[in-house]
Amino acid sequence: MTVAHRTEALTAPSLTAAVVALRTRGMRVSSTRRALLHALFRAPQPLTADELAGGLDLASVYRNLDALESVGLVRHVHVGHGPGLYALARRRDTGYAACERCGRHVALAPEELDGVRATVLAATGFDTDFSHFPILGTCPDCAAEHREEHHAHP
Amino acid sequence: MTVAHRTEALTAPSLTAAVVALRTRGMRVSSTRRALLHALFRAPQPLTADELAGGLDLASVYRNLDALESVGLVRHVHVGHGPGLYALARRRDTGYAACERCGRHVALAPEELDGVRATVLAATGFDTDFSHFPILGTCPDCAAEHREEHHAHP
DNA sequence: TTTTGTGCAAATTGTTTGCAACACG
DNA sequence: CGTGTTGCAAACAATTTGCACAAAA
Repeated sequence: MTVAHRTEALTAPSLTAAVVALRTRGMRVSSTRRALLHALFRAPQPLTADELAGGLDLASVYRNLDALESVGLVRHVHVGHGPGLYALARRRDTGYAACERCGRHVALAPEELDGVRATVLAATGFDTDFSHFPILGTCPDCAAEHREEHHAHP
Repeated sequence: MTVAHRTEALTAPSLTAAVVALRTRGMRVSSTRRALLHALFRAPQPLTADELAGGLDLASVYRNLDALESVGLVRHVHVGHGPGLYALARRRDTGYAACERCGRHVALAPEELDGVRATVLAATGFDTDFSHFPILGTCPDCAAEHREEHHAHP
């Protein structure tokens, strides 16, 4: 019953493909951009600008993440108070759920989100948008741990 | 089909009641606290610390909003990038929906949120928590405006 | 009169901007 | 070469913290 595997659904297949996408749009392929994409492609979870920097200047990192996002290669998400988290934009994922206990992010496919959207629409009249801010809560694993804690210490 | 009226559902009936609540818990009723509660009681929508300050020191404002929140009289919510928004905690409201276009906040009753929670749980396995971060989206009024814009300029 | 709360100043964190040097195409 | 990109320094906004002084109880 783990959910982590959903994170694997890819779309932008490779660094090379991403580089091609940049060139196509007339954007330069600088060392910083390559480094960021490289880091993003190996990251199993969204990362902060700081984590992505790895020695690079933070200003440059932010500027480039912006640029990459404007082209649709990257997406960023805000979890609670903390810094923004950046990840590759993968076509099938239109949003995230994030666990407030372990910090794990789970990308959500449109079908999964559509049900939620419909429910919220019915309940509140709001047309929801989870693209920039993940649904926050407790993931199944942490919920299980939480229940165990209760058993151990009633 | 307006939703704004939902915001009116009160619980902490009056400033005086809130003051009593403070005294009960052994907390002092300082001028700052009284001012904040006063401002919060007349606010139709959640406000930023800055908006609530009105001349008071921001450090004090934050400290007191924290204090009031720890006692359950106040609740705060983060909308996107912007500053935190503070409002009175009203018993029946367990969360908010916020409109990304007009900024309007709509308090949600437990029944409304429970349906959403159930849907998210089914779709993602996550046990959601909307208490600190509102559901973001477009309110019905703004959605209507948006549709009109499309008519005017197809 | 003893806490608890206050204003002020300064530190922190996350992010943005201005600018001269630099490198991709 | 020429424009987009870099690093660095400084500016920013939101929030937090340290401290001597003021004011509830």
